[in-house]
This record gives sequence, structure tokens and C-alpha cells, in this order.
Amino acid sequence: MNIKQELPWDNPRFRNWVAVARACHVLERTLAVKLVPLDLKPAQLDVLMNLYRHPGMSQHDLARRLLVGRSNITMLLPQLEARGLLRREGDDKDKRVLRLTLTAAGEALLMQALKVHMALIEKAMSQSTPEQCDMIGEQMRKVAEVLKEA
Amino acid sequence: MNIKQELPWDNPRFRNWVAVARACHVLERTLAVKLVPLDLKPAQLDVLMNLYRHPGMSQHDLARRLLVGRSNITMLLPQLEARGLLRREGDDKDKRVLRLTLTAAGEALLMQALKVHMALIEKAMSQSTPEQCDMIGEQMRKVAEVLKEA
DNA sequence: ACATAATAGTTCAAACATGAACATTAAGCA
DNA sequence: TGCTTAATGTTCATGTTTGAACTATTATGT
Repeated sequence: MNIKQELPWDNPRFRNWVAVARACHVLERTLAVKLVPLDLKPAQLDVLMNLYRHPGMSQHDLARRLLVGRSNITMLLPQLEARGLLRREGDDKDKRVLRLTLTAAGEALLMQALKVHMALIEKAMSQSTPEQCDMIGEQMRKVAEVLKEA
Repeated sequence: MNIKQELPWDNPRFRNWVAVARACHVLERTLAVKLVPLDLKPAQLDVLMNLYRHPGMSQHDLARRLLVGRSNITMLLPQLEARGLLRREGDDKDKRVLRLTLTAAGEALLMQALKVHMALIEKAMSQSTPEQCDMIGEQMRKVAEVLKEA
């Protein structure tokens, strides 16, 4: 009847998830520091990455992918657009939506930022075997899936 | 000479880490929603959790554990103190530091919040075997360790 | 066609986080 | 002892994120 047996910290799932959250947090902060020379914040890098993978996205779609409010996108984009990193063009069929695409400058900056991001991830995951790494990715994709309807 | 071979998304470590970051983000957002009834934000829960595990912590120590600026703590604590969830008492030996401890009310609220947190994590990790879960935690602790000197 | 509802994006105020400058106290050392 | 340096916590200005209300446009249903 030790009360500590009931504490979350004695539950492996809890302890291990705390480690996951902590690792994420550390990597995020480190990335922020390393992106300073490029005058980019992690949130902005996320925008560029998503536009690269999904050109022509609407702002609404982008907000959903980034798990962020639409108004956040509205505040975020003008800075990047003013720097000539992306374009916002109205859709012909639906005059409500703005289609987003990277410019050449945007792609170029993204590539530089990705080098930084990649190097950091390489370092972070260097302790794991390829099999472990794949398993982690696989499990984490399941986590995101399971939580969608939570 | 396919240029796509060089892209980070084709690197397993990159893709898998993106999945980790995404899972974290989703769980964090979900937790925030589920904590609304308790009038607690994830950052505040982190404070309570750390004070429970390490009673008598200084604000500086707390800031370092939370990977957050000291000023952030200064802004965060008065709300919780005003709600009677924690106490801040000056250290006798060193008049600069404030020692932090949970009150009974703070512990009680923490226990309620932990139930919510725990349930969410259980659901998230329910897809993984205990062995996989432990392996993930182990690797993530290494990640945090490796990035400390990065 | 027309009214109603839903959607995309914006605006705005409030909450929140950040980092530099500051006051107070402690530690190191001549 | 005194002087310098470092550490703790606070303040404040700045920038970010959020959610609710708003406009404009499209979809739906009768």
C-alpha cells in the first residue's frame, strides 16, 4: 500500500513520455538559437517547410498543419512576404482563399535553414540505431493519429 | 542525380524526428484543452509537477528545469501563489533566493491535473509495447543529454 | 431565387514569453 | 577588511500567440 506506487512517475509510459517532451523542448530551443544568424524563428521555418512540401496551400490549411490559429498565420505571413520569401495570390475559383507559394529566395533560405535543422537532428539522433529511429518515428506517427480524435 | 535524394525528408532521422515533434505538439495542445476545467495551463502544470518532485526549489532552479527564462517564472508564480497553490519563502542563509513549496491545495489540484495528463499519455502510448515505450524513453533521454552541450 | 449557414481571412485586445537592464545579496580575493 | 565579480529575483519594453468578433465570399436548402 505504498502511495508512491500510484504516482504517475512510477508509470513507465508517463516517465517515458516526459522524456519525449523534454527532448523536443530542448531541441526546439537549440534550434531557435542556431537559426538566429538566418533571422528565422522556428515557427517561420515551419511555414517555409510546409509551403515547400505543399505549394499552393491556403492559409487555413497551413494553420491546421501547424496546429495553430488562423489569426496566427495572418500575423506571421506578412513578415515573410515582405522579405520576399513567399507569395500570396488569390484563388481564381474561390475569392476567399489565398494560395501560398515560396519564392526562389524563400526556397534558398529554407535550404540553408534545413542544413542547420538537419545537423541538429543528426546530432540528436546519433545515439539511435536506424531500426530504433524508425521504430520511434512509427510509434510517434501513431500517437499523433490516436490523439486526433481525442 | 535526383535532387530529391538530398532532401531532408528522405533522411529517416529527419522524417522520424518530425514525427516526434508533431506528436509532442499534438499532445500539448490536447492537454491544454483538457486542463481548461481545472483552470490550469500546461506551463502552470509543469511548475506544480516540478515543485512536487523537488520541494524547496529556488526560482532559478525551476527556470532551468523548465528551460525558461527567470523572468518568466517571476511572471508565472504570483498567479499560482494568489490561488494558494504554492508558497514562496525567503531562504534564511541566502537572502536572495526564494524557496518554493506546494500547499495542500496545490498538491490536490496537481493530483487532479495528473489524472488528466496521465489519461492522455496512456491513450497516446497505448499503441506501443512496454519494450518499445522504454526504448523510446531511453533514446529521448540520450537526446536531451547530447543536446546539452550543443 | 432567397435566406441561412458555413468558410477564409482579418482585426484587435488580452495573455504570454523573452531578454536586457537593474537592485540586492553573496562569494572570491587582494 | 574592502573591492570586484557573480548570482537571485524583479521590472519593463518588445514581440508572439490566442480567441472572439468582424467582413467578404461561397454552399446549402427550401
